[in-house]
Formats: sequence, C-alpha cells, structure tokens
Amino acid sequence: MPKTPQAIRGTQDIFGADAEAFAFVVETFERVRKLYRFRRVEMPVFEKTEVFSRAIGETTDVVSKEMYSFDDRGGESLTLRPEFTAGIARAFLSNGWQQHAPLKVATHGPLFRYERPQKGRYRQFHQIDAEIIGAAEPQADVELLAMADQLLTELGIEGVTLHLNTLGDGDSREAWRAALVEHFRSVKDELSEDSQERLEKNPLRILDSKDRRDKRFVADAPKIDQFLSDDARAFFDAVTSGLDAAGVKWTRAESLVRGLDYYRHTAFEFIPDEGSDAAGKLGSQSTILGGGRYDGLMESLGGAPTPAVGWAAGIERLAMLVGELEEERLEAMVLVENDAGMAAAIELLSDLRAGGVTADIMASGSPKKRYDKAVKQKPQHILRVDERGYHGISGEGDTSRIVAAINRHSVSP
RNA sequence: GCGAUCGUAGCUCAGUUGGUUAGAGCGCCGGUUUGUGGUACCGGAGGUCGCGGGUUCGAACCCCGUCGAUCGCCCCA
Repeated sequence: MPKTPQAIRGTQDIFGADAEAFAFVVETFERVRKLYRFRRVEMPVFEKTEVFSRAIGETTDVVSKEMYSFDDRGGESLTLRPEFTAGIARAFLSNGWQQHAPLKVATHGPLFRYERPQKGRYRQFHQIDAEIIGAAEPQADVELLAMADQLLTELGIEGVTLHLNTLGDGDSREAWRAALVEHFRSVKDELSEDSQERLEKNPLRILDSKDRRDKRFVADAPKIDQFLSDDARAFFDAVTSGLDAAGVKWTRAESLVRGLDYYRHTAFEFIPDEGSDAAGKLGSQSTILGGGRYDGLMESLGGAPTPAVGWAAGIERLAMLVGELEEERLEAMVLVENDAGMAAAIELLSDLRAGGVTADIMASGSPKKRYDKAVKQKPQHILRVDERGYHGISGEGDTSRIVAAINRHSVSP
C-alpha cells in the first residue's frame, strides 16, 4: 500500500459543522454586500510578485518573509496572493475601472501566507473583502464600516468592538513617525529586543507592543492628534460623526496602527472585548476584521492618485465565533424496505426533490437495519416503500409540502 | 523565525518502574431481539503506537532527528 501524503502544513480540510459555519459567513457576507450595493469581483489567486512588493511595502513582514513566491516556466516571479487589496488595485488600474469610480467591490477567497500556523491562523486562509475605490469622502469610510458592523450583527457575533484611529494624511503620518522615533530612541536601551528592532523598521508598531518594558514608554509617547493637519482632523471628525449617525459603536484607539505601508487616515479593527466569549474562542488572534484608507496605494503601482478605503476579515475567525451550525434538516427520508421497492423509491425521491423537498434515500445494508439507520439521520418524516410502492409516512409535524410534491406528479401527465 | 506542550483504532482517550498477543467507549459491519421515531444482547472488522534513526536481551514508554498539531512570542485576518 502506498503511503497517503500529508496535507500541507497550515492548510485545512473543512467539513461538517465547521464547513456549515464557513458557508454561513460567506452567504451572510454576500447578502449584506448586496444591501450596500457592493459589486462582486473575482480576482486571480496569483499575481506578479511586484504587485505585492510595491503595494504592501518591501520591508513589511508579509512581503519580506511570508509570501509564497516562485518562478514560473517563463522565469517570471509570481506570488500567491497574501491579501486582496493589492490585486484589486492592480485590476482597477489595468482594466480602466476608473470609469466606474467611485467603485464599490466585494470578493472572497483563499489567501496564502508562510506563517507559523496557530489557532485561527493558517497558511492558506480565507477572507471576505470590501473596497471602495475612488472615493475621497469620509462618507465612504462610514459606509464601509457600517457594512462591516451590520455583517457582524447579522452573523450573530457579539462582544466585538470597532477600534478606530487615524494615521493622518501622508505629512501628518511622517511627522508623527519622526516624533515617535525620537521619543523611543532616547530610551532605546530600555525597550524590548523586538521594539529596538521595530524602532528602525516600523516604529508605529511599538505602540501596541505587549511587552511590559515598552508599555512604560508608550503611555507618554507623542500622539497622532498633535500632528494632524486641519484637513486630517476634519476628515476624522466627519468619519466619527458619521458613524454615530449610522449607529455604529466605536472606541478611539490611539495606538492602533496597521502593519502595511499603504494606510493613511482611517485605520480600524474589530476586536473582541476583553474577557468576552469571543475573545476566548479566538486564542491569541484578536483582530477579526481590519482595514483602513489607502490613498497612496495606486501611485505605488504606477497609477494616478486615487483615494480608496477597504477592509478584510478572516472567514475562519468569523466562523469560530458564529458557533455550531446544524446542517440543513432532512425533511423526508425515503426508506426502501426491500429491494423490490427500489424503482418506486427512486421515482418518489425524484418527485420530492423536484417539489423542493430536502430528501434522501436509505436503501443499503441489511433491510432489517435500514429503519434504524434512517432514524439516525434525524429526518422529519420517513416515507416507507416496498414492493407495493409508497405505502406510509411517519413523523411529526406538517406533511403538506411532502404531500404536495407527491401529488404534483400524480396529477400531471 | 523563537519558546513550550503534545502525536496510540474513523473519533475521544486508557496503557503501571521499559517486559507475553496494545485496550475501552462511541462509530462502522454482521447476527439475534424489537416491530415503526434513537431497544437490548452477541459477534466482527479496523492500529507498521506520526515517520526515521539510536539505547536495550526487550521500546507505545528512554534519547536524537524529522513531520504535524496545539499554546505563547512575532506578525496579521
């Protein structure tokens, strides 16, 4: 016997209740995005490597050590997408989607990152994603966040709060960054090893360090608010007042930053409240939905300056929070009591399904045990068939749908 | 990439200081019983103990490596 190959590390085979929860997340997302008139797009799973390296930033962890990149047979470097936004931006530019701006699009599918797998973190994982491209107004941020909020509500997820921050415009962000570097450099030796490294690479990240040594200095670090231009401040105010008007609850998170280079202005994450049920289910993965405004991204891909805002959420993480979902209830089980009734049973089954009844057939194994096996599938009704044909139904509740499906056939020629 | 814990039947797990032929429950298959909404009893199949080395008279158990999972760090969704 040849040996069965192992699945790739960090991939999952999803089945049963988990698969139902996964599908529920996707179906709910599809329904909600239509309410907000986000148009469906399908994107390639791989792109030229530069799409991601230029858009996301060479120095980010995602690009520098987490991408699945390879040379194709033509010698071109390609990469399995580690996120949606860069690919959508590329498509926007290469297809001339500017003509549709402001463009609201939504998609979902698999993404790939070479990371150490953990609970709620996989090498092939899945996200739902929503973007508004070509909209500079704070109203776009509000709409995008309102949709995210409604999605979580309709998924039945509770104990999750929108953490909101602004990174300011490009100038604000740079001034703040410089001030942070200065602030932390003065105490560099007392910071954690990780943060000493972050000081050079990504000083904003020091702000949400969990290390006790860093937290002392984070408290009195310069705040973005001190560096916001009047425009940036007005923008953020418009976003927050819009959220209030839309009834979206939020909390200001001054130290919330995003890991990717392209973010400007609004940055946000939906995070489980401390000690909540949701926090417990997610382990150390806290963010279930995150995003922000990325006004600078199109230029990094050689396009005209184009304001845009978007978010993505991990389907697996959301699925962990929606809890156990039953598979669709079996309405009618056709029980073939002996093989002489097989033809009649197949005909009956076909009528039921054509009539919209969820139906299955039990016709294998010992005739004497078929009834027990049928019962174990927990059908609402069992229809018994033998050599005489269909001869009886048992079960509780309304049988009208089943009767209608059967009769429909007998009255039509 | 770093640290910790773990890997025994399809699933959940026992397995004594290293000692005969590795067990249980559930599930699966069959028989008897029951005879129409989860009956009871009996029997059966199913495991190179993740994989590869090593120590030993002897390894599921000890050591090393490797693959995988889980938890934390990092990062992120």
